Amino acid sequence: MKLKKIADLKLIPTAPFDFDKTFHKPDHFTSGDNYWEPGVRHQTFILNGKKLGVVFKNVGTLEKPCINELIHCNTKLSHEFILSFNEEVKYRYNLNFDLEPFYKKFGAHKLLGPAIKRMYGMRPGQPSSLYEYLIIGVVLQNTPVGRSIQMFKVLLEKYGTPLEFSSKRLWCFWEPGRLKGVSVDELRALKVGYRAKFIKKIDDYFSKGKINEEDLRGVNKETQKEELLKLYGVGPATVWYIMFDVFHRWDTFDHISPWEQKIYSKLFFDKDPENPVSTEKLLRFISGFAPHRHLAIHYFWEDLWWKHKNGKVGWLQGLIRA
DNA sequence: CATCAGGGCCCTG
DNA sequence: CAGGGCCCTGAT
Repeated sequence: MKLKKIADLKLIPTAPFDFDKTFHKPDHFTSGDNYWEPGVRHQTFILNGKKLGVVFKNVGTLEKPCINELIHCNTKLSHEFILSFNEEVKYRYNLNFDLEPFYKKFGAHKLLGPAIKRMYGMRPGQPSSLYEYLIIGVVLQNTPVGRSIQMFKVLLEKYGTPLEFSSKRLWCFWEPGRLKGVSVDELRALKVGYRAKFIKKIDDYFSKGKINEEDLRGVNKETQKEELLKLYGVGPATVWYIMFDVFHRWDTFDHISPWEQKIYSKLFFDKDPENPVSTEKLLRFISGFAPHRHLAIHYFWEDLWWKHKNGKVGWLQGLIRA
């Protein structure tokens, strides 16, 4: 599907703002739906049935941030639609985030301070809706990353739509309900294994209106967790990702998965990943970052992955199994 | 060749 | 609450 440029806009994030560290997270595995190079992010979106190809360009500085946003579509878009899309972009990438209280409290912290310095101006951010994130969460489960990438790619290319815009060809996610006529066996044939049932049920749950992202954003964190755990195939690890990335619970941190346990052990206690510190002890340590627990971990984590991307973290390689 | 664990979760006892 | 089973793959 070929798209044409519909809108050329400016977005002004709060300062300080680091474009690349916000729009590119080296540990996020999704591919095929986005393209990043320094200063530019291409990203597909689907919102209210409109398939969009969006280019974000950095045209500002750390202290005077400005983003040029080019929206491409194959139909006209109303003014109201563009406004609501922009609200969604601001939400998903936290463009109005106030980093000041966090920096003030932890800028001089022995371990976190240096990470904050290196990642100065980064905020949490990711492009997916709750439905999309759940599908991503499911393909992440119990498998090496390489296979997650493979499963995601196959799903996207089977049920998504390729969009051509700004001389790129990127896949756009499908909408909830798309899998209504698709059988579990058909999904299994895509080699997603036992996750086929999870994916099918999640799609079904959404298309029946049993869960609504907008409503869930407005309720307390206990209810959010409860509602997520009702979904077949969603457990504590998947909920942990979603509470932060989708519901922006910056302080919620009550679960550590085994592979993360190894990494935190090395990072915080310089312990051999094969002989890791107990999760209880790690959680106690992390609670020292209240009221910004997960945000603090995000800073450590992304700092580590950016270093790794630049080839400076040997011990991490063995733990990733890409 | 066989075996095993990997960025979990469900179900059973 | 502990532990087995689950899809598939690549490493050993």
